[in-house]
Amino acid sequence: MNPLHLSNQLCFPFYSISKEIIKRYRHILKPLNLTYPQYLVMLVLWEEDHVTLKSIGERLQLDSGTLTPVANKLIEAGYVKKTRNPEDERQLVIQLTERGHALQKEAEQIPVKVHDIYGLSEEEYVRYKTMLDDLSMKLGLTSNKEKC
Amino acid sequence: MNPLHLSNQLCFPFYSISKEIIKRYRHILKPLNLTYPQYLVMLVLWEEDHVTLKSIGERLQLDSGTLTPVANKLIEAGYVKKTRNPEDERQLVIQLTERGHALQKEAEQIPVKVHDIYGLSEEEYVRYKTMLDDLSMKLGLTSNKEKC
DNA sequence: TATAATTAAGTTGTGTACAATTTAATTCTA
DNA sequence: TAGAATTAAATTGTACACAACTTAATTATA
Repeated sequence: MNPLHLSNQLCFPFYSISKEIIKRYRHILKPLNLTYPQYLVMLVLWEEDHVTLKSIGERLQLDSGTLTPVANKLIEAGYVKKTRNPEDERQLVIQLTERGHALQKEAEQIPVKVHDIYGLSEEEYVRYKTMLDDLSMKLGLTSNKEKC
Repeated sequence: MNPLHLSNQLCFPFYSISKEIIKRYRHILKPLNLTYPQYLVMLVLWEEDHVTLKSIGERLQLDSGTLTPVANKLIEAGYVKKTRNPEDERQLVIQLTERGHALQKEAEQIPVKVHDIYGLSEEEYVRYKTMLDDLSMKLGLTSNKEKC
């Protein structure tokens, strides 16, 4: 077993599977005029509207250097708007527009289409989900407010 | 179960775990003056030297738009050089330089350090590896020449 | 065998990622 | 309470990632 062989790396399947999943999402998300990171921000907002950019970043593990342009794209697209928190002018508060709310209806089709992406049975899907959530926890990626 | 909740997506842990792993590799690879994609190319070359850019791309699931600049960085760093295949001038042949070969010795430390990254037991590590290789196969990401 | 089709790299443009730094607002503390 | 420390966004610079396109070489075929 050569530890420097590509096929013996655990990092590589994570890297290539992640890219492949996002690539497949691209086609599904294109009609909604969303990229994958933009979609993640919308998921957060559909769960809880009117949140700070900072808290979105904590949820998605993205810093301002990534999130600022993503948020601006969503504003351009007309899905969200930003205001400052009057009680703390440093904080940017992101909230859905009418169009942003309306988009949720269309997005409800996505998880259905996505299921085909993996080619997994319900049982396998859950098994992957459980193992990955475990590892997320081990890597310190899971905030406390998860699970619904 | 709300299918649009972030915590119910299988894509998201793949995305965030993959980014986190690469982030941790960054620190390990920095002393070798390699980024993660550059390291992957080196892994391929240490397995089999003197291969075309195309075949590296197939192995790593990367197209020329990504690989061309990565290869150029490795040339700048002095780890590889490129020549054209005289029998087919379209093909770029990549091969290790002396420094590129020498780097392999240093890189042998990496998988040892990397193991700490995951916080997994040997058994868990193997279980993750097996499941991910399975999914890679399902997604059509695995070429035929794998396993060593 | 000339031309069409295919192929391998390279190029261009858009959109992340993220480290490092800057700016402005808020909080801490001597 | 004035200056120091901290914090949230934004900015800058580097490096992918990939779709779409271009260029040049090779192969297929009418």
